Amino acid sequence: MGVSLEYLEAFVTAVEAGSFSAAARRVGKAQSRISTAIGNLEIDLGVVLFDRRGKYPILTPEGEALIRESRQIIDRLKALTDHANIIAGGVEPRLRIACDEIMPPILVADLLGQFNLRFPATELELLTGVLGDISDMVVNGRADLGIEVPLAQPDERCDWRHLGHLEFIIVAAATHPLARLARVSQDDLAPHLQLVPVSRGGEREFEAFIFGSRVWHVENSQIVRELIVRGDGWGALAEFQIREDLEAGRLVRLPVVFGKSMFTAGIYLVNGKGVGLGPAATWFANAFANAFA
Amino acid sequence: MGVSLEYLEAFVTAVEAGSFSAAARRVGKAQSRISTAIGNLEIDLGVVLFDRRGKYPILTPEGEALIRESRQIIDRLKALTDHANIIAGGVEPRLRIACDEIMPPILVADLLGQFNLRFPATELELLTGVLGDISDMVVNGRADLGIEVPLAQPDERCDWRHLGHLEFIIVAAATHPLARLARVSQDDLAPHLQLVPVSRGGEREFEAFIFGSRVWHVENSQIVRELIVRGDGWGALAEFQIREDLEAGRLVRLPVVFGKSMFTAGIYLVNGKGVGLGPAATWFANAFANAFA
DNA sequence: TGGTACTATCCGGAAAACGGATAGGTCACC
DNA sequence: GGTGACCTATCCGTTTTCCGGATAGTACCA
Repeated sequence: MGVSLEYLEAFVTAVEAGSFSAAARRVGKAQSRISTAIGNLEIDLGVVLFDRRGKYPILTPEGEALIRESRQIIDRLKALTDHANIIAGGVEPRLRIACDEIMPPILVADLLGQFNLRFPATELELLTGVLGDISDMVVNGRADLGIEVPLAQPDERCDWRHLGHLEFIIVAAATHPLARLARVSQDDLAPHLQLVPVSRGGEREFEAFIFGSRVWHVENSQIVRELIVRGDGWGALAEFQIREDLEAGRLVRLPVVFGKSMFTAGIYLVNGKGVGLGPAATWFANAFANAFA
Repeated sequence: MGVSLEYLEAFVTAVEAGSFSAAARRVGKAQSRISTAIGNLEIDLGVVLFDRRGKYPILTPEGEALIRESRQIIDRLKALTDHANIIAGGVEPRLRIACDEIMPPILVADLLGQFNLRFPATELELLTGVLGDISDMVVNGRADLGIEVPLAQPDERCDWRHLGHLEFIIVAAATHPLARLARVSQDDLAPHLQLVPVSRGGEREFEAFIFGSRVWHVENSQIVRELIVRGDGWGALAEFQIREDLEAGRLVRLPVVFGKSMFTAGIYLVNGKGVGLGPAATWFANAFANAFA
């Protein structure tokens, strides 16, 4: 392993500066160092890199073929040290975010794109789930950060912070019998199939929301929506998720006559109890909150 | 610039070998060197890479985030030295091939793909032209190698080698008046527009082939084909180029009654006079010849 | 509680890195 | 054709780093 970074740096700098002397001045070293460095590199590679017959050295075709790879190695090293400095400055080297599936994918992707530019040294892992899955992953240590949309309060095993809220609407297909009623009571809902999302960990926190005599628990909220659109039952879905269905008349909002409070759900940031958030996690949480402000 | 390739290699090898001692054995160095190398790397990067509390060191999350970039730098260096060795062994660092546009693009792309695998250290430049353009580029020094399809003999200013031959067919559109004749003489062809390809350098070598009273010179052979398909005139086109047109009945072969020899054209490798061909150029020439064998 | 394998550190000799000086060459300009 | 500016290669003495070996301390297994 004769080839060293000093040699490669001398090579690249000499090409950019136009002469060995200029390269030496640029990096603040003696000219003899550049000359010997390039000479040694030529010996190690077994290739003559410069034509030195003239006043200024010019790359041989062989040197031309190797300069790009050399430059890339130098650039990569620069990136490595940059990332190391960022990490040394306290930015998380890895951030695992568990995000509720209910969150709009476009929003999440947009935030992640900004994150990528803002934190180039951080590896990101995005996990998804619904309801209690999020806080479960945080508690289990599989995620550092959770974006949770619980139906009541966020998980008490975690620290949490309110980020915003989502509107849930009780809907059925336009062809569903419930769609013909002018006012819908709990008794009206009861005889019909209710579709509710369920977390992988079980549906424990859903009891208060179940009015139907028959209930299907479905883990994937996209399939819940699909079933409701088909007219198989009714359910509560996030407003953004069914905006197009409402506009197209496929789904209709049911005019329920009981309390409204249950139709909004808070969005919470959850993280391990007593575990501080690093710069990347804090940025992500703030960006998420801003997106809902 | 504290970070050196020795350090990075020690880092990568230690991760792969599972311990500093195993890494030292693998690279044939003293264990103390790996230990100090990684210690120095940690100082230079400002990041603790390994958790050394146990018997075997394990990567910290910070180390995990940096190992991939480190490995890539080592791999790039390996590639650089490999390429340098290949070039030092006499393989051309750059090969500029001028290829006649008449050659089937699929064949050329296939050969270039094989070339890429076979000569990873060689930069390739592919130039195209027709007729005399090819040997012009070789003579001017803009190309090292030419694949030429001259109508008579290859350019006398170059060394050349026969590689194969192409069939040219005299055709017209099925709707063209000539398509109705049972036998076509030179006098039959004369009154109709003849379409011939022309080189950028001028059409000097085409006189013997011009039978038409009206001639269009078109530099792009695809456009020549298009004009003939549209029924604007007749011309000689390479068999592979119009195979589909013949099968579909868009074009018909004219039953000409004069000599056949003029319907085949030789494919020649041309290179600078007295300039030897390197391994990559030789391989390419042979591969080209095999494709036509 | 030994045995084995590991890491960190110290040590002395070898090797290199380093800046400066110098000889010799190229090129533009007069 | 001479001159001066600028370039490269090489030598030199000093300083720094590299390098393998030895040693002490630690973790894991039987």
